[in-house]
Amino acid sequence: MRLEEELKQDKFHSAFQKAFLNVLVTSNWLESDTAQKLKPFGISSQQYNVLRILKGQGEKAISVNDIMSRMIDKMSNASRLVEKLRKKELIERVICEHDRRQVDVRINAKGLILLKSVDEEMNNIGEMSAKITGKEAQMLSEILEKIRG
Amino acid sequence: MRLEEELKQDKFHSAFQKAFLNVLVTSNWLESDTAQKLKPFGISSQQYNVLRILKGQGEKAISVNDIMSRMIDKMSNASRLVEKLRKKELIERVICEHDRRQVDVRINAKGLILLKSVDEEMNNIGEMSAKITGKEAQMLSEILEKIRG
DNA sequence: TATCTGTATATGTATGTACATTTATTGTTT
DNA sequence: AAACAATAAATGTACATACATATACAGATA
Repeated sequence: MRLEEELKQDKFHSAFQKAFLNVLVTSNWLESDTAQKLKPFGISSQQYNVLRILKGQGEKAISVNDIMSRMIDKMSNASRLVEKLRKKELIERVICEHDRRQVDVRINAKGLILLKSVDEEMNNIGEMSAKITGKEAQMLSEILEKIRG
Repeated sequence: MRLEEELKQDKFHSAFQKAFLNVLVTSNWLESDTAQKLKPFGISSQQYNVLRILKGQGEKAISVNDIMSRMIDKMSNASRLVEKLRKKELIERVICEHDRRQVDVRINAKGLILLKSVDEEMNNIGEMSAKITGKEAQMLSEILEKIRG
């Protein structure tokens, strides 16, 4: 959808301003689509992000700090997210032996099962590949990475 | 900055997934940069967005609903944002004569002055144009608009 | 060993957000 | 005109987030 319609504004100061706003609008758009799909499963998109990070580590438990550094939104409070996932019994926490400040976290069987059923519904990638080409996806990443410097 | 470093993940399932994550990460990045710059002025980025929309309308007062339809994040609560800006005396509210359900909102002199000094600091566009070309900005918008369908 | 500095995580608090519901008013139908 | 649905905005609520601070422990230094 064109940004002009999305924001009911018929012109922008420059291609740069339009691109800037387009990034924010698209991100919100993707985020709320994801949140919508996650709703029936009772987890937020940040919690989903944490579960996927943990799945990526397989059997290996990782610290709250490690989770944070891998999260999309660095500012969200990893320790509170972990606590919520623990209450839902999707992950396990182990006090680390060689450093008792540290808490190691690992996804459990219930978490993996949930993640599997979520991923069946999710399919963001499939939807995206129906709309843009692989080359465009690559170009998109390149430009965005330039912006972050 | 490359997404691989940003998320400490050495590969992604596809160019589509990488692009997807890049959109979210870049949006967060831009958002927190903006929030940082707004902090000294005591307004949030949503409040800034509302002020700019109102400035775009000039003398004309517009309804809370109109504001909402022009906002980047449609889900944020326009009526509460308006109330906060009113408390800071940056805008004025007028009960609409021909429809007494409706509340018309207009930016005032103090709001315009604040916006002017914010915009001097902000310069997102300038920073962006130092990093990507106009053609790239245009391409970025095009691809993002394709994604939103 | 006592103290100091740094690090990992947790918590308090204020604010923001999502979403459902409520209130006030309008326009429409009978 | 009475009853109804539709709309504009406000509000209640549960939850999320940003940021500062606290707690607990580790490692280094005197």
